[in-house]
Amino acid sequence: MVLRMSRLMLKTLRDAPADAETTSHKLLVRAGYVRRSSAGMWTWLPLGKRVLDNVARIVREEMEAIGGQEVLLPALLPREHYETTGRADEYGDLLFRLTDRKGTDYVLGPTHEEIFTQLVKDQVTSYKDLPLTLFQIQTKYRDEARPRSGVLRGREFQMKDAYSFDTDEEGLAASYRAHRQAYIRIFERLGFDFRVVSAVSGAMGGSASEEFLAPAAAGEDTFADCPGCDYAANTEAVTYTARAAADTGADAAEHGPVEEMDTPGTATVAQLAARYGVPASATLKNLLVKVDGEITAVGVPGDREVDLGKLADHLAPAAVDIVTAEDFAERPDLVRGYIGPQGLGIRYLADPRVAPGTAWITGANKEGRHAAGVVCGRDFTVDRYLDVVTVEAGDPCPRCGTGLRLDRAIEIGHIFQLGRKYADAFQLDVLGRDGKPVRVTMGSYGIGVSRAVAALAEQTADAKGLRWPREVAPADVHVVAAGKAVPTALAEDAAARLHAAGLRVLLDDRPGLSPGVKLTDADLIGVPTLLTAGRRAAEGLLELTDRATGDRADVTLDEAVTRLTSTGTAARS
RNA sequence: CGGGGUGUGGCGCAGCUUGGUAGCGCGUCCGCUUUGGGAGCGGAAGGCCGUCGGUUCGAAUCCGGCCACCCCGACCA
Repeated sequence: MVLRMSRLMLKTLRDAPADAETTSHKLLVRAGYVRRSSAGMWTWLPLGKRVLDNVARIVREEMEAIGGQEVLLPALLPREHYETTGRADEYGDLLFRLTDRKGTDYVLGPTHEEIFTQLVKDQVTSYKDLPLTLFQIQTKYRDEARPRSGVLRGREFQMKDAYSFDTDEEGLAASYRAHRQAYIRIFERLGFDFRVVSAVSGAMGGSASEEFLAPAAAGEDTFADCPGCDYAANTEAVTYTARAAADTGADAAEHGPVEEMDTPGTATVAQLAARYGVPASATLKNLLVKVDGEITAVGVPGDREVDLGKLADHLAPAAVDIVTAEDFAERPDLVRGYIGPQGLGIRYLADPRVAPGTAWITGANKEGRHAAGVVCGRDFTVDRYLDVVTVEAGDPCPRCGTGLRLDRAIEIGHIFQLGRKYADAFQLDVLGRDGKPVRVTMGSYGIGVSRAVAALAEQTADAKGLRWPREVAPADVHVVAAGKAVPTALAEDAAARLHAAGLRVLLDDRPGLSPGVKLTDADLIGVPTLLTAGRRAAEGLLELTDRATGDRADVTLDEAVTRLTSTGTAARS
């Protein structure tokens, strides 16, 4: 049917709410697509619901195209499922927890690996039933410490989550590839500018993992992009190879002896570099951490920051904590601000840049003293090299060596080869060809459906408002009655004809509003094509405007119908 | 969780310093006029000023507690 704005629950706002920061947040609220209900919880208004449904429809179509079967699981789940895999603790405060009248503990599902694993365990018993891909489009709950940017990061959100089940690695790899291709088709159809990048799997567990990122200034992720080749990765996943370190060609024999000197009041890298008149990169910074309670030093060049997330990933499942003042009090041999690796009686981890043969200015392990010419391999040894440094723009690409670029992006999809983490936790086996049980191997594949709406808004909006790609727009054409009787009659005719031709029509038939108001609202709402009946309505002419490009043309109604139905959008209802 | 900030009609804001019972713009409703880029005139509705307590003859305003929300960071997919 024709969506009549005279009947539509829609109130556009001239001013964005004061707390809105990002483009998508401001525009989606101003244009009447969403409305905040409480912190991180959003109401989808009629126009917004249409866009959300369009995104979900495209996701569903492409998932079905690779053989995915849609199901719907509860969002409210017994907590014990998440305790079996340890994720109740891993997620911690991120889980919404509640209790029923009998005292049973529940959670609102943040993601559903556990429950799908259980489902398949109940339903599938033979290798003949595999491979299998199940998916759902459902509301997820995560009690984010800080929801932000409107619908981009809510505490309740729509997500498509899919899970693949295979009997062997080749099958998992094939399922993963199929999803990867499906995701590319989905994001292309949605109209995204996106990149597929290497990622780390984090709390999900498993091995191979890639993220689908939509570059946008409002993005919360930083990813590294190589201008020299097609390498791209989440900054957490960028590796710094020893190959680059070896290029220093340093030789211990070229260095003189260690020279200590008094350097009172130089507990920071900046002070130390200034004292010696060298760049911070010539100093060696030694950070102390506790690895499962054992105090361990991590050495990195003074101009670098340790990425504790990377460190924790390398050392997992060991727990990594920052050392406290009490720890220093217990270990007088560790002199805060003056730590050096030479003669230090604790485990020493280091970034590959601290390569054998390189010389450093570092702490002398005595209050107020530093040492220069401390050579790696001669004066101290590294127990283990780990890539733990925060990536910076200009760092070498691990594939081709070109300086990396860093960009902001929104994560819109993430695919994982989980392997057997969840299958092991729930003993998910099927009978194999030989009659013996085979442990199933899984993949997990997510798309943030509601987030995709906001991310698209971020990428496509202009100063006037939203500009939806055709497939997700709330309508194919926005017909505006810009005037009194004659233009209104023509607009009504146009809406009826376009609707009969199979197009989704939004008709601005609101009485008494000036054309200026209607046209400004049309730009804000962002339907891809605008058809205005106004000045030249008496001649039977309408104005056809492309919202994205601004191109305009005066056309007759017949021409308008022809042009609009030839854009390939008429197939949908 | 650490730091900063804000709570006054649907939205944006003023009033608070110097206490006297709430105001502006947009929006909404009625009437008349107007109709190609957020129109004009006239009339009207709508707020126990986040909440609890204190000070005071009197609190939106001063004091204290609590709550909510937002921003930066930490965390997270």
